[in-house]
Amino acid sequence: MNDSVVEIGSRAGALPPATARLSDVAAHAGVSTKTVSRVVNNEPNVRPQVRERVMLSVVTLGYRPNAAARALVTQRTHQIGLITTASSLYGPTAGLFSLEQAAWKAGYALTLTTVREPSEGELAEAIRYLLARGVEGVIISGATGVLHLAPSALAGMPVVSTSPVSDAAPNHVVVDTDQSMGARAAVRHLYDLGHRRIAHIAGPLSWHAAVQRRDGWLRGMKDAGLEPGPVVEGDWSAKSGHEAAFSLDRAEVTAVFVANDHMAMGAIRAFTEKGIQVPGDMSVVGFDDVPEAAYQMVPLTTVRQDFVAGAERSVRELVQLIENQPIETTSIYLPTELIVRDSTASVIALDTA
Amino acid sequence: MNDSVVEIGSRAGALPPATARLSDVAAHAGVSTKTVSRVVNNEPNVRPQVRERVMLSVVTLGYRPNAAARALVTQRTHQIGLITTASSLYGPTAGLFSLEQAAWKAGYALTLTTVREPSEGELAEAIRYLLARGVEGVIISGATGVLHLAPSALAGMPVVSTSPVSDAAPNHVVVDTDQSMGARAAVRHLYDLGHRRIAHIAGPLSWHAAVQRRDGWLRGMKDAGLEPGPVVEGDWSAKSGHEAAFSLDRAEVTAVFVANDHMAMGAIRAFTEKGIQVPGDMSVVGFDDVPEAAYQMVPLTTVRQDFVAGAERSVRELVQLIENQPIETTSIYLPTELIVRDSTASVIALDTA
DNA sequence: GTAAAATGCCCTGTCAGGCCA
DNA sequence: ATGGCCTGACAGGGCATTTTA
Repeated sequence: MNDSVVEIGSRAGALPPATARLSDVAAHAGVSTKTVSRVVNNEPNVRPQVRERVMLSVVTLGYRPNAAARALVTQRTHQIGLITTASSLYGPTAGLFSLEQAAWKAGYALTLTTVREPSEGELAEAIRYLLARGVEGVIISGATGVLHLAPSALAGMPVVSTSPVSDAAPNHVVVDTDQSMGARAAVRHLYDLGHRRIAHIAGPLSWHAAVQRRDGWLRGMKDAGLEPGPVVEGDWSAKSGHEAAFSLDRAEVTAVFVANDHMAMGAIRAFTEKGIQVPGDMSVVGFDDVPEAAYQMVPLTTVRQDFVAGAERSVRELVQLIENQPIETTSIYLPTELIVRDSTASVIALDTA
Repeated sequence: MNDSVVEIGSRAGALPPATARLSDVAAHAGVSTKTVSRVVNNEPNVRPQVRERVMLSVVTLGYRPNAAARALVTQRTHQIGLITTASSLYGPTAGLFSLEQAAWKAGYALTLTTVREPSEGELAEAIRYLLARGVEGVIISGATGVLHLAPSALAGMPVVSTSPVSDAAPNHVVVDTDQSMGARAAVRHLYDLGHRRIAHIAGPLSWHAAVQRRDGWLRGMKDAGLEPGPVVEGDWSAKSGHEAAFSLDRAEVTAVFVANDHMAMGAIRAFTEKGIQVPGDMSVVGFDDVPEAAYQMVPLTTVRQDFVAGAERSVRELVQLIENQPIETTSIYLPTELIVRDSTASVIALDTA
């Protein structure tokens, strides 16, 4: 056993990974740590050959800067925190990966936090947790009614959220889908098909998005001069849509605007069970355009929202806030698109049936 | 404009929140920094009154320990990294939030990373990125065929994944659903209904899960003494299930085992378009049991997997690895459950039809 | 007085920036 | 123009010291 013996076996030498430090690289390259630092951080004033030599040492030793040490001295962590509700609903998750990728591109890492309910207490706890982790900004996504955030809890940290906050803080931008626009387009579409009695199956009204969609429906009805039909509240699940649809009477209603696709699926199933054909006897419009919406037994007419765009925009705004760049507006609403498929039909079809 | 002018407007005074440090608390409470440290970390040997006084100062000054400094000195970050494929497939996302909650409970934060494809290169990059962030372990989830991880890239870091790795590292545990068991149960169920010619719509075979399910189906067929029907490969999407089903001939096949629910939905839609009734003319079994599976027009018979349990187990194993506690096994396979609904029926029904 | 508990000093960990050679 | 040295960013560990029983 001497220095030149190569250890055999997978775990041999599995001591602490023995990460190389700046000083190790310096020693290896025969320069000062400062010079290595300059090379690593791409600063000027290093001769090309020296730079080359240092680079080589960096690779050889597998050096990577210690994030903690760097954060300590630069006072920057390049971490952003994401607070979201812990449910595998399509909406909240759809934008998640886009969020991460946008953050990565902008040079930030994403730390995830979940809350069961976006109550003031839970949010405050999540924020404290993220603050302790040193995040430089927070995105609050999915979920959430109007947020109640004690400004003190935020300690001035930038926030981007899909819902507005009660105490408007200066470092806050709202990025959301224009829910109201989507809902109104749905109503308009049904109106154009001749529907006059249009019900609504809402999401849980503790959610800002659910309220927005309901209000958009309400406003669409009013704009069309129609008396709003009944509203039934669900919880976003197919199951709740199924239950909600059972309480809707065919005699009173010819169409339903449903606040998301999964509830719409449940509703269509329920109508079928009751002997009501979709779209022959009843038109249904969903919201989200989940990937499988087009491939249902009755392909779903729905309102598409662009989660990817929303995620990218959120990160962009947050980074601007963090880096103190000027922002244009504090509320951004992204457009929706109505996707017409087979779950809606003209009332004519109904009267003939 | 001089120093004393207070800036007016939304961004005024958005200077660093001026977080209190340990020494500030110490000064405020009239003790040494070490004592404050003890109080903050709940260590013994501090008189109750002193502890109380320090706590008060902590609250008054809004002190929270600087994560970077703490990480630097303790050589612990309490961060774990998650590498997952960037797609909003149900599987990968379903366990995500459970993962975060389990990590939180164990005292770890979760940093998210996505790869487009689980290639060796992309994985290596993701790992370097996480390593640079100081994570203490990695969970590789969703996605992924057999992983090719250069052990050197890992630098001995603990890994838990849903897929096995090619170069088995000692610090590695596989936690996965017992895909094969699920597939065999599906075949068995179809067999018991009298089906003999059973096709398979597979997931993308670059995915380990897809291969496992196909192999399970294959083995189930063999065990039952049946000749395997055709296999068509999809990409997990409803769209691909729809396309795949079109290539299946009713004359050759009376049932299909589909590798996930969304493809199964697309397949059912396709059969319907071709005038093949489900389950009258064709039985379909899915996999996952997505929440809306029960509320399809044809409620889906499917194989349920417990993503929550998988997530919790993954975190548990990883933490054990990180904290150098003994682990029992290096491969853990969680059971599945066959959920029988309406998309499968006896072939008798078919023959009478 | 002694042992034990409580408290504090000093130094370390890693990297970047300022100053100086 | 380059490169070296020293310090600062913050919290925790080891041990020495003071207090208490």
